[in-house]
Formats: sequence, structure tokens, C-alpha cells
Amino acid sequence: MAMTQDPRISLRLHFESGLTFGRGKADLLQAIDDEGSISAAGRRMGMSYRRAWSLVEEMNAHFAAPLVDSSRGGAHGGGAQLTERGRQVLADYRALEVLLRDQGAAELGRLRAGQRSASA
Amino acid sequence: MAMTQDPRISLRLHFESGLTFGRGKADLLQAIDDEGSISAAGRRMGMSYRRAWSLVEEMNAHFAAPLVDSSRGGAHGGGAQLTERGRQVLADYRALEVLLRDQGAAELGRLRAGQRSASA
DNA sequence: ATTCGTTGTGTCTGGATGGACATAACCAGC
DNA sequence: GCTGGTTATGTCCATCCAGACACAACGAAT
Repeated sequence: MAMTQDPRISLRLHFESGLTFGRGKADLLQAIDDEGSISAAGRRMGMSYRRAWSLVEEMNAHFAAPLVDSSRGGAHGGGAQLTERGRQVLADYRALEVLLRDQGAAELGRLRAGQRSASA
Repeated sequence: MAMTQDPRISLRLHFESGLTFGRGKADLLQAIDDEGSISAAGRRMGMSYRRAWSLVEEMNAHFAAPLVDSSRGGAHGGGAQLTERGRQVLADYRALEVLLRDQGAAELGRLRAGQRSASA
């Protein structure tokens, strides 16, 4: 239900600082929220832990407050959770996605229709 | 008036084909429309003709109909104009930009506010 | 035929990017 | 104090990409 199923056109935000935030990071945050772990999220998304962690690091560095809170050691080796800020950022991005697909359906439809037909 | 003046966050569309269309290509199309030439547009945007042309080539290749029509030789060496399709694509992108900034002001505002303060 | 500004292409190279691998640090539970 | 799974970090390398440079093709005007 929350899955964006057929994103022929996806949204990416370009912050002035240089940070880019698009479907990849959004889905990663979502996966971390679901799994409670960066590594599990990475596995689920088919990316290496190294990559997943570096994306998290990048996001945490570019926002005033971290989006992901992590701890290591312990019963299950550690884990990670979204902070309130993290959930807010994710929610805001999702809202913009919905806004675009809903209110911008006409424009997106024209843009899609104008594409060269797939070279199946 | 048509200038997007203070884009702290900009929009980029990711087509499934792999084409990305953001402020750069949009501004390039606009500049070509204004200047009537790819090279003049490139100069105006501070990019090499090679780069400007390759972006145009990329766009033309990914849409069913070209966005830019060009001709070489002649009195002024040649020139380029936006096709009707080109104007439509540009207009659609601009409309989505406006939609996002207008209807998405709350979300964008929160995202901006959450950024780490500039290291001026 | 020469000129002139533009379109259209080829090639090279340095820097950024991402993937793969390796390894240390951590700590509840046993 | 050993284990196990996770976080955190470093390094190397193939590869992609942007920028720079060079140059051919074109055609109206003169």
C-alpha cells in the first residue's frame, strides 16, 4: 500500500548543499524503519552494507539533526532506528511524491507519452 | 519573471529509460528558445558547446520527437529552435516546478529548515 | 571561392563514483 | 571471556563522466 509500484518517473530533490534525496534514500529510510537495522535494510534493497551506511552517513551529515540513530553491540549486535526528524523527512518526501503524481498527473502523463517507445 | 530565482531545492525527474531531466536541461531549452542557437545558449549558461550539444542530443534521442530543431550553415552559421514538443516538455516541467513550490511549500519548508546551517 | 559562425563528431584525460573486500570496535547474552 | 551480528571505517580498483581540445561539414552572404 505504501509501495510506489510503477514509478516510470521518479522525483529527486537537489539541495543547495549538494545533497540529493530521491527514491533510493527514501526507500532506504523506510527499510531501516521497518527492519531496525542498516545492514538488514541494505540486504533487503540489494545493496552492500558499506553503501547503505555511507548513504545514511551522508544524510545525517547534511541535516542539522541525524535522521538515523544507531547503536552497536548488544544482544543482536546493535541496530538503527529512524529519529523523529528522519520520519518527518521521509513523510515530507512521500507527500511531495504523492502531490506530484496526483496534482501533476496531466504533465507527467504528457511527458511519459512523449517518450520514445521501448526498444523491447 | 519566468526566472526561478532562489531554488534552494530543485526538482529532477528520473525517467525509466534513464534520462534525467532537471533544472539544467530545462534552463538549456529555455536558453535555446531565447537565443536561437545551441552555442549561444551554452555560452550563456557557461558550458561548452560540446556539453550543450550532447545534452540536446540526449534529449532528442529519448523522446519520440525531437525537442530541438537545428540547421547548419547559412547567413549566421545556422541555429536551433525549440519544437512544439520541446516547448511542451519545458512548459510541463516548469508547471511541475511551480506545483511543487506552491502546493508543497510546507514540506519543502520543513526540509529546508532541517538542513545543517551553512558553514559560511 | 572565401569568409564566418554554427552544427556535428572524435579523442583524451583527470576526477568523481561505486563495488568489492578486509577489518576493527562494540556489547548483551551465555 | 567467548560468540555473534551489527556498526564503523579503510583501501583498492574498474568504470563512468565532464571538460578540454581539435577539427570536419555546412551554406548564405559577399
